Amino acid sequence: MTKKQTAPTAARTRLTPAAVVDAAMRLLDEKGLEAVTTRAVADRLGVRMNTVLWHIKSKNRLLELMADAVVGTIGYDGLPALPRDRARELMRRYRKALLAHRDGAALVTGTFAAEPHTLRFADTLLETLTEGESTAANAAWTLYALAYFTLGLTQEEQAAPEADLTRFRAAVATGPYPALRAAVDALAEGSFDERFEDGVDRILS
Amino acid sequence: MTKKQTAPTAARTRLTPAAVVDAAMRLLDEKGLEAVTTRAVADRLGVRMNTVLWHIKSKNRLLELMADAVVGTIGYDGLPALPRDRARELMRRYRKALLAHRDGAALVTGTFAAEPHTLRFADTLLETLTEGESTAANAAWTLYALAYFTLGLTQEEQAAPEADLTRFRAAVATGPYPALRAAVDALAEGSFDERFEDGVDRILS
DNA sequence: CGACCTCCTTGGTCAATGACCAATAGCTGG
DNA sequence: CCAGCTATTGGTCATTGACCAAGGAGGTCG
Repeated sequence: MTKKQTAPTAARTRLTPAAVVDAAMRLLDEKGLEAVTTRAVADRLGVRMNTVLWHIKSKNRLLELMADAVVGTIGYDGLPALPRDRARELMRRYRKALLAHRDGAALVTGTFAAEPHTLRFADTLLETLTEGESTAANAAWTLYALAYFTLGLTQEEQAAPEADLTRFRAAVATGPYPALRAAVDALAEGSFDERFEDGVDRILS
Repeated sequence: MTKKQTAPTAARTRLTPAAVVDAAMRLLDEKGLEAVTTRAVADRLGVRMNTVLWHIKSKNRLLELMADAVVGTIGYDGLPALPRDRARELMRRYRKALLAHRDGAALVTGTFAAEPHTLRFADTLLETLTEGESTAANAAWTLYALAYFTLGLTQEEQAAPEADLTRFRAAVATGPYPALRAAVDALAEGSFDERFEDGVDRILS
């Protein structure tokens, strides 16, 4: 152990997969998921693209590691004892972790990360849900429903609103969509926290 | 009207956006969303890529039109009178439309289609939900929750299961994930219809 | 009938991206 | 000090979406 490998600044030393993921995360926060390209990550590390691609075998693999890193920021201290409250709190922390990074929800949605942090979160949540549900299958279903809902909602929250929203308003104004027209403001209303709590409550039976 | 424009076979006549979308949909069903590229669509139409890109201004636009075409297959006849039953039936038809095309859920998820068919479905569902909910905002929230859940679930259902699933099993077997290990079969169990009904029921309060 | 004008189509070109292969530098251990 | 693995680099490739200028087809109007 002659070299420190978690050097946060300039890494003139050997590169590690962790350092690559770290640089990719910073790039994500600054320029969004679209800008996370192997070449851009390499530039940021002062290294050639092939080096990046050597540590992580593929672009997809990098995205998986990044997604797991997002989920890895979730803490498990001070969780409520009551299963339902604990599940709700776990989902709040999950959502918070997604929101902590630009395009975080899109990143996690687009990857199938069978990685430690993700598995740990799923295990913890599933254990909690199993206490409150009748069967293991039911608990698993609830887990999925919570994940789908939260990822979808947060993804919308993090999506650039200007362009799409104005286009949506214009389109609604064009045709015969009475219900949409009446509710277009409620739809655009940005109270995502409320919507999140409401949805989670419903899914938790 | 000297030319028929919905020629299903060889179209030596002028091309239309509808014909382009049609060819793209067939390509989607045969080779999946990844294979839907402007050049591939052009080849299928016996035409150069620029022609395709001229009718639809961009690739994204094509995906939007395709997504709207998927939703356009939904029928609105014989819907139940009771709001809750009607909402459930609408979501069933939505899901059915997604399943009718390969990668249908992924296609619809990845696009923001402010197009006629999509708007009509949203309007119909929102109108139904407004009858059963207290406020317009609540109805809108329920709409989103239903959409997120259904899209997420169906996307998973349509994803290729072999590779990811075995990797998932292997990863779970590696670490300390007792709850996951106990429920891995329930998680992998393919009873998507049941899970769908269960989830929709919960979201509808 | 012919000039024109618009719609459609094509050829050619471009930058970006992910992936791969062969070759080299660098450290490490025998 | 040399063998061997690890890390890094250079070079190349196919694919993809996008753009620009130019040509043809078809109808319209003088």
